[in-house]
Amino acid sequence: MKILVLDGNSILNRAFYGIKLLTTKSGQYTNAIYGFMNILLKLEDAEKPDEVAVAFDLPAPTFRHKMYDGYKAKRKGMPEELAAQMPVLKELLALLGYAEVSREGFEADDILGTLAKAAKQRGEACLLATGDRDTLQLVGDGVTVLLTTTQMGRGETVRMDEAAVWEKYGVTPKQLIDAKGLMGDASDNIPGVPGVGEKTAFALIQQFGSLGAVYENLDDESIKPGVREKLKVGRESAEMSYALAEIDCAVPIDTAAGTYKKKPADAAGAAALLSKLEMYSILDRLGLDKAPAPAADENAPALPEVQPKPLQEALAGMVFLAPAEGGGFVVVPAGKQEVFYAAADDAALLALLRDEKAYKRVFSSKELHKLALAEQSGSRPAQSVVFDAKLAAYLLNPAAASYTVQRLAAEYDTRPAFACPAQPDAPYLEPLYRKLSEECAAAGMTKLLMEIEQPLAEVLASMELVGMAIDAAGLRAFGDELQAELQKQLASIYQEVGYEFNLNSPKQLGEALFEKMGLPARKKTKSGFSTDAETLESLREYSPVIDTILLYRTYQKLNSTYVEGLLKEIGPDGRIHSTFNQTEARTGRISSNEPNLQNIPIRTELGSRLRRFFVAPEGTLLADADYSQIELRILADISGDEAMRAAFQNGEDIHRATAARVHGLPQSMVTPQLRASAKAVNFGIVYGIGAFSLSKDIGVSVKEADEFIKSYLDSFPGVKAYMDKTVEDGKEHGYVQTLYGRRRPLPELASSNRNIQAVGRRMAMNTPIQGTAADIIKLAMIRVWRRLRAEGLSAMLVLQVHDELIVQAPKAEVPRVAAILKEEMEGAATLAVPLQADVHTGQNWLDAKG
DNA sequence: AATCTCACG
DNA sequence: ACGTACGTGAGATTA
Repeated sequence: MKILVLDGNSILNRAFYGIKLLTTKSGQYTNAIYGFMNILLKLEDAEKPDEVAVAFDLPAPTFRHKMYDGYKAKRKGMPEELAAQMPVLKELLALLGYAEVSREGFEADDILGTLAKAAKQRGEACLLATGDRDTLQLVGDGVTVLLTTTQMGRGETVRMDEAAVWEKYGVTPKQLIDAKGLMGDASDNIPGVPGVGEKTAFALIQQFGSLGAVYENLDDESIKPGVREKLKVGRESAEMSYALAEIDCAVPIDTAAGTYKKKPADAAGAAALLSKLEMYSILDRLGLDKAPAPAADENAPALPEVQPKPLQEALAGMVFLAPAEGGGFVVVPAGKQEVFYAAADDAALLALLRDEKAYKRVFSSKELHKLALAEQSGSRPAQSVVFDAKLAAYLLNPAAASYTVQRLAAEYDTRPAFACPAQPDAPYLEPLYRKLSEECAAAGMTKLLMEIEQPLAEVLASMELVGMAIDAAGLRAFGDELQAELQKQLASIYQEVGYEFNLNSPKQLGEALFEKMGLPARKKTKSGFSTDAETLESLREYSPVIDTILLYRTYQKLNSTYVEGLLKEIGPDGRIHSTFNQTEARTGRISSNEPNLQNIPIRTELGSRLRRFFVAPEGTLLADADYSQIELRILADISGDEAMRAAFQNGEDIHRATAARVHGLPQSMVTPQLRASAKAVNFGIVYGIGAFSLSKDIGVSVKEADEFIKSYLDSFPGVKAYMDKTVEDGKEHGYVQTLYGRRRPLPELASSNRNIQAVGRRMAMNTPIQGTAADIIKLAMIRVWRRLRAEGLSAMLVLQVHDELIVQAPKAEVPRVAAILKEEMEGAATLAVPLQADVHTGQNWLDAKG
């Protein structure tokens, strides 16, 4: 038999401080609960105990604090964000069948001591999990302490048995109490002997064996006179401290064998609570993920069970669709207790998609658009997709890690009218979609959904299908060049360093540079020396090898990520078909993956050569259009800053105009350096600026950077007012929004942690700008895509890179396509300042950048 | 699975 | 006293 006892308070505390603050949509803090559960599950998994008890402090009631909750909230050092998680954790533990143990007037570690003693007496093993080193005194005779630490969300457990304590402290576990009697413990208000610290205390206990023995041998000549005097004076305090430090192992609790066996969990209740807490990974681990949302009351009649049928006949009217279990799709007619199933290549499904009399509410329309568009039928099935629940869920909470019918059904407390064991999502579709639709309307985001996100899904589907043509042979040759160069660099680096190692390992590189070569280490990471480019730059003066290493890094990145990575993704049609994610970025941007085509190098000459291999096939050209300064133009609009507006309205160079205004110079007097730092400040402003980072960016002191920011904000008072207002709004509503009503919740603004709050403020300043830019380019994509179709052109939109659109067009269409791009992008929104898009064309992506 | 590094807007 | 700009995705190493 083996019992595991957790110090609930200690572990919850560690988890709270070790993991960044997390909240659910509704504002419930969850980081400590999350960390606690991770530790608990990990321990159970690793140790397989027969019994588990979770101990909590329970202070004796006093007249002053009649209610425990009142006391708890005020308890020193326990912030509100943590206190609020305690009762929820206890509820969760109870639902999962864990025994909670507490006793008025005793702390959790006393309970640990009591249960450890009982286990010892029975000759059974006992594991004590805590973050508190005081508990180490209990170690021995089958009692092991598992010290938990949570750093950066990552839990580690150190196993402390008698040998480990001996190795670490040089004393036995019991002697830790004696040592503490001497040295005290500030955090526990244990005084100890004034003037005796850790070093002296351990030395004395090691020499004499116990506190009593130290006092019996006070006259021993090995004790220095100064110490002897302090010991004499502090004798009473030492004895009292010993008593305080000793854990009480006689708490009146049930210690009989088998008392803390796990009870059966209330699976439905636990699943519901975990869903509410949005802890899907825990749900997963406990295997509760698939549990259907519970039928709320037991006495409700059992739901009728429905079997899925193959989709055959046409289904006019309102239908609900979603991806099916095991591929394909399920189709549920509105208001009916019927479920149909269709494989993705099923003709009946395509007929349904094409049928404009069937109004489709779907979950993730992009996949359906791809099916329909791939058919080349020329019809526009998209027009009858009236609602996409996944996109709605994303708009309502863009921070979710993923969107599935099951999770959303639990989160939005959806009640099905029937059950369908073979297709468990099916019964939830109709009620869930209705609920999401209502929530969207309530949040004022229906128009955003209907007029931007949903139409965009079809555009993205089309872009994924079309893909981008690649010159595979050219790319391969480029890779060969890189590899040859890499070989040379590697040889030269090994030569210089004096031995061979894995240069791709930051750890081994750090050892080589900072230990073997003895270069000064500047920055550290969690696990060792930092070797990032910035650090290496600063070391260039010490050795020529640094430059070679920097070059090696550049080449290695180009070769592995881009040459090899892209070659792997070329399809049989010679094109790369990236996936565009519409529900990933919290600001409303789209992202691209497998491969990511939104981060192809451009900033260096060598890197930009990669873009030459993104080509237009024979007879076609690429037209590349990018917005000029769209984020600053949006800032000029939403801040209403007169000076910034005027600069754009007059078609001025915004960075030059900024420098002139901030320094009180005519624009003709602005030097390239002044313009460059103004540009950096403009970027910083968009991101929510800090003096430290700006100073690094433009190479001035923090003080100068700070002054620069101040004079910037003086020069553009409208911008200053906007920054203040958006943060205020964010605090008041709990979210910020874009020009088109897209929302981003910002729980960070309510944090009691200054750093987290500062991050929240920057997000509040940046998100409306970045998000509005995302809205506008999405609109532009829809307009361009529709115009190309409407005008019967065969030109195809192939890529979006945040402020840039790329179209592949037959040569004959190029002039018209260029005009359409410019017109539709500039006309996508009407702001207080004009939008400007510049179009270039070329045989490949690099040339088309102009 | 987490960490480090680095590519883009 | 401390940490340090917003938003992404991917490859290699290490635990």
